[in-house]
Amino acid sequence: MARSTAQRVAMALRERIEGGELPPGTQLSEEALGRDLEVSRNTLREAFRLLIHESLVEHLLNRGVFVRVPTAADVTDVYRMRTALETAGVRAAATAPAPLRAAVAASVDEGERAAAEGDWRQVGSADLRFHRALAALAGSPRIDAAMDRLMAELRLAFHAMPSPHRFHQPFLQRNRVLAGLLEGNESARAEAELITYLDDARELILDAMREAGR
Amino acid sequence: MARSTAQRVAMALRERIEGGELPPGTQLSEEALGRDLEVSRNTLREAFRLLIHESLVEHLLNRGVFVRVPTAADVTDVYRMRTALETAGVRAAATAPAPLRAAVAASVDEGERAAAEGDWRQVGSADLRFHRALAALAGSPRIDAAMDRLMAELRLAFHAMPSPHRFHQPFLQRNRVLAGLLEGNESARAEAELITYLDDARELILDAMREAGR
DNA sequence: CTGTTGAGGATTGTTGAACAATACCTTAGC
DNA sequence: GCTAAGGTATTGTTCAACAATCCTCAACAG
Repeated sequence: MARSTAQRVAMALRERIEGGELPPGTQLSEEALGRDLEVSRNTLREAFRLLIHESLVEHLLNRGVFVRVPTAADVTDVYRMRTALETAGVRAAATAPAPLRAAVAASVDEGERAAAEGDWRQVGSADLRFHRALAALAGSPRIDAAMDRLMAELRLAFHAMPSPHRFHQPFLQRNRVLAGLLEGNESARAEAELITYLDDARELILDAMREAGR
Repeated sequence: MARSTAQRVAMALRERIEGGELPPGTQLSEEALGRDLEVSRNTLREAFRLLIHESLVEHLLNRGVFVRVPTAADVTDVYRMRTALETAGVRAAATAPAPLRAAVAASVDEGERAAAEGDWRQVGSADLRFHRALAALAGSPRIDAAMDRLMAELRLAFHAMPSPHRFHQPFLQRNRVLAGLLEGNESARAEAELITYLDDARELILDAMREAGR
């Protein structure tokens, strides 16, 4: 038992949330889940704290915890912070260790390979990995952790979209372009491209959310 | 009772930690603190989760929670992330709402006023407020929250310094310069100055930590 | 019909005690 | 001095109970 019970419970809930089994807005009842997962209410509450930290769920006093429902304002703000962290990575690209630079290129390859095979789920996760790799160029554990949380929030927002795969496809090519600029040490151009890239992506998501009636 | 018991307990502990009553490295015993604050162990543990989220304390499995002891690597990393967030604010300065821009100027004034009165504690907190105001120019709640956590961590690091006030003084003037550049909409120069500013500050802290033998 | 008020029931918040699991300290042996 | 075994203190988890709060829904007034 390397992990605590609370951590295992949190992991189980995380899978159910990201798998869509517990869609945004669902209340996580202490009694029902406790019975289901065979843990006490106290332990379950400890697990909730872990998920709150990842902003997968939110806690309303005396009302309980709910799977978060990202609003348009949330998406806008996530992209603001993403832009700050990813540009920080891009700026550090020239002096970043080779393995970190290689990770960027690798995620682009993976995305293209997955697209060729028609595995759109993989395309999406490769895209997230690409952006995480960009921010990771900064070489900062705290930036990495913050990116992880932002990506988790974004995955929640994707639940509100009709076809997430159609969303990722047009960005495959732009990922390739960005990676090329970084390999050529054209940091300034890469940064400018990244900013318009993220602006475009944000608008696409917001459009989709409006269409889905949120 | 607008806040939950756990939140009130967390607040009490936060004060004790930032006030130096519970210095870095101190173990927070569940039994002793529970008796002291007159809450049950379960509630105390919930309070711990809140402080863990603020990275004021850390939790080691089966060993308990301890007031965090920032290492040199922590300080370096905090400054990496600060740089990312504060430069994001500076870049958005030109288009930021007037109240946010006013907050920057106000914090510089406060720092100078406090210095004139010899209130070095106030100088320090005005300095932190200045940097928080810089990041806040980005207009992002998530960036604001992240900055709050970074500043809290930094306050912990200051505990290891002999005289924090001597540290803040030389930066009063540079704050004024930075604020001036922002008011003149010279974002690029402000950004460059901010980066060297943060590099210098980081080195001063690291030097102090080495001297204090950590 | 709209809006307000007030039980009643359900859920969360908190407590205290108990036991299990783990880490730390002490002692015994070599 | 070092390693191994055992005892003790602390944390991890469970359980049952009660208090506090919110939500529902019906009754009622305007």
